[in-house]
Amino acid sequence: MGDRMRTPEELTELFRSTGRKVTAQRQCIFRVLQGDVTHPSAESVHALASREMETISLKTVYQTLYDLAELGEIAPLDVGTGMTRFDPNVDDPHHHLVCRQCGRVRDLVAAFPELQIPEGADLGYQVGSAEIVFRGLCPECQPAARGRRAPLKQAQI
Amino acid sequence: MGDRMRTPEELTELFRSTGRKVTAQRQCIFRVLQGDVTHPSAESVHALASREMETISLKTVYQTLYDLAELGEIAPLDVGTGMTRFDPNVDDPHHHLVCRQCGRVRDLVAAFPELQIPEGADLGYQVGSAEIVFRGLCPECQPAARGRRAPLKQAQI
DNA sequence: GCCGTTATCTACAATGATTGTTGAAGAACA
DNA sequence: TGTTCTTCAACAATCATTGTAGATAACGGC
Repeated sequence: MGDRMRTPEELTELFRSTGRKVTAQRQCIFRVLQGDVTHPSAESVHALASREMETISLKTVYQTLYDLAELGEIAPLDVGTGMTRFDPNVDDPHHHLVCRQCGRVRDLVAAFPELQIPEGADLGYQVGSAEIVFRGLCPECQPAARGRRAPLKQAQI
Repeated sequence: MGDRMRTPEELTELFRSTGRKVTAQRQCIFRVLQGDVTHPSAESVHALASREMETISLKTVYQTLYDLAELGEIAPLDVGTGMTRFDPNVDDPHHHLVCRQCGRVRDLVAAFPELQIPEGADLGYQVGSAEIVFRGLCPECQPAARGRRAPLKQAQI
């Protein structure tokens, strides 16, 4: 299903119908986000948007990203890379793969219903959700050994 | 086992044996960390240390925390609360419980060996580890209803 | 105990990501 | 087209964190 974001046209409609104004800057940002699967930071959205609109300000990008987040179209995400990433996939329940080397973030679309907290280990917390960050090396950052598919040692999780 | 940190005496010994000097500031920080299970930030370690040593600087706290991290005595941790937390438990494999409301962080000591990534979902990443952040309400932040133990709806993970 | 070497200290300035402010410019709608 | 209300760009400000520098203190040898 919601593999990718809504189209710029749908977002335009959504913005208007929620009393937000649709500007050239915003449409440019919609276009940039469209089809992006890299979980970009505000900074990198700004870099891409700047290629089309020289003068677009970083503040505008932040503003629009948080508008989209408010509307539930993207989700801010902190995976410990020093800046907030924005995840355009809000429909599928999923977790994240983060490259230790280059910081690349990808979705890992899978549910883990078997993830039960052992009796008494929850310390009284009323747990509502869990986010799993899998860390490793993305295909681009892996050493030359091409044949290998599995890690040398089973990860201890 | 390693439920809590080494004692200030042990850390003093460790610092000396690795060529680091042991100052009153550092011993003060060792004492503050001792027995702390709240995963404090540098800021809060500094606040506590300041009660004993008026003039201790935040820089010194950061410095010492990262020295301890280098020695493997504590682990820096980013759970999305805006600042780095420090986890004194580096021996038990464990994950984290984070309170949505107050940000309190506690250890959830459990391994999840059954957490297998479905075939093909890893997008070619060579996964080495996984960190799970369970989010919910800590006992102090839970609404009055005392009897209730489980969330109303099973969390979708 | 005293000295010299060398690490560490505090104070302060700088960074990087993000947010606040303000007057000017633009979108929506009559 | 004019009016109104939002959003814009260009700042300045914030927050956590890191860099710099000269003063100070710890440690090992005398």
